[in-house]
Amino acid sequence: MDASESGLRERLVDVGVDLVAREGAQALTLREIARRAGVSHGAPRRYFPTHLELLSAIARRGFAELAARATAATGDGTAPPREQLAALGRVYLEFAVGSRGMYELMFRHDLLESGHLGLRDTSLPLFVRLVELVGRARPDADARVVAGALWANLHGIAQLWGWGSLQLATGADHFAPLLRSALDAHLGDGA
Amino acid sequence: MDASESGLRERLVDVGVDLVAREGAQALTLREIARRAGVSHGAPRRYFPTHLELLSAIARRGFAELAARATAATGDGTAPPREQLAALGRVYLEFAVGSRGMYELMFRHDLLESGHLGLRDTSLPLFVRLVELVGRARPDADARVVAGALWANLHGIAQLWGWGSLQLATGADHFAPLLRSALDAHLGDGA
DNA sequence: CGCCGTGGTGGACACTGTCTACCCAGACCC
DNA sequence: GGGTCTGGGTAGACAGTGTCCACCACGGCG
Repeated sequence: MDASESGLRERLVDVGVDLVAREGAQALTLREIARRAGVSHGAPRRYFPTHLELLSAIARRGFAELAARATAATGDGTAPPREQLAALGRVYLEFAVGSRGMYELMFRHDLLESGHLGLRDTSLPLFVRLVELVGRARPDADARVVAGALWANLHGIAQLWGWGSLQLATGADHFAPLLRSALDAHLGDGA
Repeated sequence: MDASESGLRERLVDVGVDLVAREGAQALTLREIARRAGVSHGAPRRYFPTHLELLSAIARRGFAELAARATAATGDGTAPPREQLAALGRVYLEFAVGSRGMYELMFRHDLLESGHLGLRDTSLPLFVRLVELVGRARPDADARVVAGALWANLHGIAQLWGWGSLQLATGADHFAPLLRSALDAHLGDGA
């Protein structure tokens, strides 16, 4: 393994990313991560003074991955804004559904040190791009408010879909109709 | 106290409701609830075999309260659907903001026994009413999908607003513009 | 009187996060 | 080279958690 040669700090985060994908957020025990990294339970403390900081480092990987997929999905940025927004929404929901554990961790603010750790640095730029696209798609409206409402809509769909409430309530078996409905609603249907 | 005369079961739920309102969801320790109810830490087990079931009973109080406020807000049901929906949205968000701890508990599915405990019995009827109102407000669309998207939007706003993300992202200091934007989006603006 | 079941006690157990005393290899300096 | 110092990891303690279980007090009944 190449990763085993690198520092323990990275290895702990690697283990955490793997563990959260495999068994969910509640499996991210400090001691379990240390165990799987092959060190004693006190070792992580040297790099992460508290459990929250380790979890935050793991979550940041998730934000980075999501941001990467988002930039990949919007291509060179020349597509019509409505298409880029649809791609963004799809990416967001697919991430939430596909990486359920990581997504849960990323938005479990009681598990994260939301303060100085730069989660904001990763998610705010994403929102800024959202505002910019919304502004081009709906020049009439307050882009920040519409973008905020749209983001909240995506987040809500992701969350409620994640634990099956929307399937149960609407009888749907895929989130695509909901996504389309939300996009149509906030951006105007059609073009 | 009148409640101290009733059974322990009710008293535990009372204490839990009080505690979650006062100190948030992470304070709902089984042992702490027992302590504040004046019984030993093993006592709750007679009525709630597991911690999750006690938390679920507490959360059900929240769902009941929310449902009560919702029916109160829609009045006799003769107002135009758009107004009733606006009232519902306001009630939902005010509940989420005003009873932050309870709201968090209600949607922390890892803390709840989402199965056979009838949370669905309290929240599904609410969704049914939502579908009915949306169907009258937008006869053209698939009411269940639109209602699902709208619910997700409310939920998302509540969640993101709850931990300050939307204030930070949009610069708003009240959720009313976001709510209006969401309602306009899903129901069509104007009437 | 004796029995028994309902409802609560309190002590284990395994596990958690945090804190702290220790320790050991390697660098560095005189 | 010998001594010292330090970064990085060990391991044991501590308080707190949820769960399980052995016990028991007490009221109603035969």
